[in-house]
Amino acid sequence: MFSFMAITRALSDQNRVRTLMALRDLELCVCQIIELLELAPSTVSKHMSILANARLVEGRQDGRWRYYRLAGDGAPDEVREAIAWTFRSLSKTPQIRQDIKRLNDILKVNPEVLCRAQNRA
Amino acid sequence: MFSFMAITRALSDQNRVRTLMALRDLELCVCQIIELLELAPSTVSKHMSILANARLVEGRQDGRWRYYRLAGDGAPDEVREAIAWTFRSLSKTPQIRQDIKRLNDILKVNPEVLCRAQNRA
DNA sequence: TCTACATTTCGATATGTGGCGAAATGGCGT
DNA sequence: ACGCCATTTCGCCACATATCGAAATGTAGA
Repeated sequence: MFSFMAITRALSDQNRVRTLMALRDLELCVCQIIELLELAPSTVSKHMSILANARLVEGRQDGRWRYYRLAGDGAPDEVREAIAWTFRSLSKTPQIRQDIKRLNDILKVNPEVLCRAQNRA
Repeated sequence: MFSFMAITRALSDQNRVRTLMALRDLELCVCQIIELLELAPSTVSKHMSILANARLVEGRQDGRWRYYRLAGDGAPDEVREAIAWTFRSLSKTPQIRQDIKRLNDILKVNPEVLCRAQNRA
């Protein structure tokens, strides 16, 4: 029950759900998620830790950057089903379509430049 | 997206999830849910309105009593999938097993007697 | 080892939420 | 019409949580 509640609580925030959806096809660096959500780095970091805690995403360190990706096949059934349900429910919504579109633009920018820009702001 | 978030927020409370699980096989009167959760009537009423708002349950008035049941086949896909996921994830957990057991005892008591007893407390 | 810098942790704040009791609502029997 | 009573609504309080900025952490390169 604990793990189930961790999942539902993780999914009960719109920004976390948007992040999950953005990770459908590829892994993302934290600074790219910051750019997508337009939130402070500390806020995004917290969101990611909540998603990771629920096992909905997995983190990977690559040098100074940390990448997050969707939970894989090794994840518990309840996690994989939650992700599948979320995608089936939201793939066609305006918000998510817009995010995917915006994400394409973000992906064109070199992550290094992206982070640099965030530090200045 | 709005309706999806309504569902995840509804599912992010343990007492609401327990209630949903209790409604698997039958409809329940509010006073029976009060008895199961051991919460104040006003609190349970709020919980039920949140579940109903997310369309996870449907209410039915029968005289002075109000019965709630799981959303039926007429419910949106995302709702039915949420319910299915919840049941697959939690049916075998200790908390839910215990609730079902306790519910059997509650069902033995006439609802009228149950409500009367709650008014005295 | 020192510096740069992406990310996380910490501390503070504002809003959201679960809980209760009291009062309001609404249906039924008299 | 009146009273009874199951449920809901309201007002309140305690606690959780989303958010930010500042400080800490840790990794890579010089």
